Amino acid sequence: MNLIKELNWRGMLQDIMPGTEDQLNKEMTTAYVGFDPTADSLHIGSLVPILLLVHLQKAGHKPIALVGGATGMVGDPSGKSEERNMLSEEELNKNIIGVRSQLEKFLNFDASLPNAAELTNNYDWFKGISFLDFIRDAGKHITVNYMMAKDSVKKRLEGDSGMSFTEFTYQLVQGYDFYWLYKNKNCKLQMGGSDQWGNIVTGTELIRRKTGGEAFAFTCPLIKKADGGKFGKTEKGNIWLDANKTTPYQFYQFWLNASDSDAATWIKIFTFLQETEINSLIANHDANPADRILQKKLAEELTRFVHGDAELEKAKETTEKLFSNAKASVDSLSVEDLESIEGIVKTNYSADKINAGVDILSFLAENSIFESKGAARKMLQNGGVSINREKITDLQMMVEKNNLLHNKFILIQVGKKNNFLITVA
RNA sequence: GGGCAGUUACCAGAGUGGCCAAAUGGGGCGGACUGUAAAUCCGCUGUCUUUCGACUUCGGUGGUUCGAAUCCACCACUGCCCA
Repeated sequence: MNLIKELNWRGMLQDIMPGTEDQLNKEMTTAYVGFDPTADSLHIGSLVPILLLVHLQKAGHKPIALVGGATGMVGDPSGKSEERNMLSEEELNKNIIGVRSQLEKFLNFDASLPNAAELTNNYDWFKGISFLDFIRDAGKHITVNYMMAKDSVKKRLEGDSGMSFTEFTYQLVQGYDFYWLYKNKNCKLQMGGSDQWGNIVTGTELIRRKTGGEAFAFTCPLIKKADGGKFGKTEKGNIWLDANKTTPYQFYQFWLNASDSDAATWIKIFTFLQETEINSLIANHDANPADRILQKKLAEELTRFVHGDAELEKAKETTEKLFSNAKASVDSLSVEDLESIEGIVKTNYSADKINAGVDILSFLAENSIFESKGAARKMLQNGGVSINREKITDLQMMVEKNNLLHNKFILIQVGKKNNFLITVA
């Protein structure tokens, strides 16, 4: 199956420029995706563009991952209703390093391959270009009328927050990237999220006008939740690919919590499973949705892809301990079980205080489970806190020695899904 | 440089002298129901606090007043229009 057909059945194609498929069938094609260094780690929103590159490489083409050191300084207005904050240079550099190291895990950079992946940073070429050079070499070829017709620009002009010249220029800067890669690396294809379509087309246009050459593009749909909510956000913020920011257990849980309809869409997009296997998984899932076959498979495949087998196993173990017997008494958890739980928030607490007895509110606040006693009280009153799997409603409760599991642990749940393990020593 | 409009909590957006910690909607969190789902219903959503209460908020600073998100002055920022 060729790349385009593959991406198409997976639901990963949104717009495609005519001739792209022919180009890919004709020869090994170099293609790129740009990543914004807005943080020092990528989050799962970047996973789809990464997967585009992986699929591309699997199909025998050459992927380039571009880290936007220069474009990050400008700020992409696409999808933003307001001017973005600018990042300082140190921040940007730190972020670029973080993002690079993550991309390296997903693509094959083995230089002996004809289609070895490459990493570039557009700051490398932009730093040598003066403003005057740029407006003569790039700006001359694109009319303002053309740039204003772009959706990302139009929306901002119609809105009431305006748009700075800097942001307006963004599409031209990104367009120049494509031109530069086309000229210097024979890169003929750009991919990205569908919000990038306008920027990408500016690039192909610039290439056509400056060189007379032809360049191609396609985009993938932006991932949304079926209920319209933002993808990849939880109460704790983004789901990051960095295990230090989002533990593999939390990562696994995120996918496990997908709704049925999302799971069916996402499993095609985020895993490399074949069509027949996916169809049978969906059929099995529909037969008995409560088993959440799709969610489990999705979570498993992705956690392995991002964090590896060992971390996946630990994430599954922790999930097993915390959820599979959620209604059983805590006694079913052995010392070993508790000691080996990974990925949830753990804190230590002084044994002396427990021996003396602590009131529940202070206890919860002192362990940073809540920011203050007031917050803890509200949650308690709402029935949202369990200690050792027993719902606590008594605000006066004292936490004492007999609350310890195996003489050293206290398991706290806030809501159904937030677990905290406190070790008392 | 000139004219006009605006700046309220996470977002949108009411409030034009006391009953305002500030309507309403969205979002978020928690609960019930479930399948760690969806939909629905209920509660919470400025901070701290032994539910009393205290403190800090309506762009900023100063003023009028017993009392200001609300009135006045100046400043800052944003948008639109004119030059």
